[in-house]
Amino acid sequence: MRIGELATRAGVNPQTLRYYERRGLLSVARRAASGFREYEASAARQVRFIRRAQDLGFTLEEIRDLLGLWAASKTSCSAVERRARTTLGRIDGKIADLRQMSDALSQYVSACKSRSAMQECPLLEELGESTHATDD
Amino acid sequence: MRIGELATRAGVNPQTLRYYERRGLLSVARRAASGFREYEASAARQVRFIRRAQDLGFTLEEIRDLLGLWAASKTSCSAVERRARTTLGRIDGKIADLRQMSDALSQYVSACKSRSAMQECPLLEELGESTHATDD
DNA sequence: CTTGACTCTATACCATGGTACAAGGTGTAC
DNA sequence: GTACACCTTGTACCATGGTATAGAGTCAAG
Repeated sequence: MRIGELATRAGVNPQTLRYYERRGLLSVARRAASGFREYEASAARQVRFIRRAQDLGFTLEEIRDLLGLWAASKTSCSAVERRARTTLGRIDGKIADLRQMSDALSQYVSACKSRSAMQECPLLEELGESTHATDD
Repeated sequence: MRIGELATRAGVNPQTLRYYERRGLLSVARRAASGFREYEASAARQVRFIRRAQDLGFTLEEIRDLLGLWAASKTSCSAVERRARTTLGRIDGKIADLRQMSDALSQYVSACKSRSAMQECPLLEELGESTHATDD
């Protein structure tokens, strides 16, 4: 599979794939005699993983590290585990924050619906005072 | 409170506050006779809300809308409710995605720990095939 | 053996979310 | 009344995550 087909399958621009390669998110592709990059079918899965992780608010650098976790599994397992745990902590913190936000917004929606003594939005009240100050 | 103090309290750069004002995330501040911006104590809460929402992967534009939901509560309630529900849907989708990611990573960690017949990382397997293809 | 679709590299450009700097005005403490 | 910290606007600059364009080569069909 050449870059255009991978791009189509993964739903991205070919330029983006070259960019990911440069940034270390995709391993340097095997080349045909012509110089064209050649990809396996599994590459599409990896690219979709990248897009999804981005969507969840991970930077390309973080995603590179996530992918690195997996690539490194052959080598030092305990170091990888530590990194995975850190990542896991950050993900769970994000979930907690989003959940708080979702709850507050739900409350807001029902408050809006019942619409009795409502004057102030609970959203800002609840979320303004951070619990998960994620400024690592 | 002037801009410097607000910046200190909210943990951001004064420039950033002016930037937020320009972008519509902070309402245009009242000015002293000198021309200096004057803020209430509540502004710090709002700024912290913005930072947190950013941290959760919302763009400034989305955050402006979130804040707008609340500001608009005085006016058309049902329109606001619709917007809130949409936002809620997106937040819940993100939570689901993060949860899936968290689960996969947990599994990976334990697989790494027990380390028996493990060869392939479950992370990519599980997350590569998107369920919440959030490509709106 | 040319045409058109594709690929290559390199470089430029774009949007987002800031940050920094310049040139000037303000406020207060001495 | 003059330092000095702070404020003002405006403009320039930065990083991230791409996208576009130029100029050249490749491949497959007719």
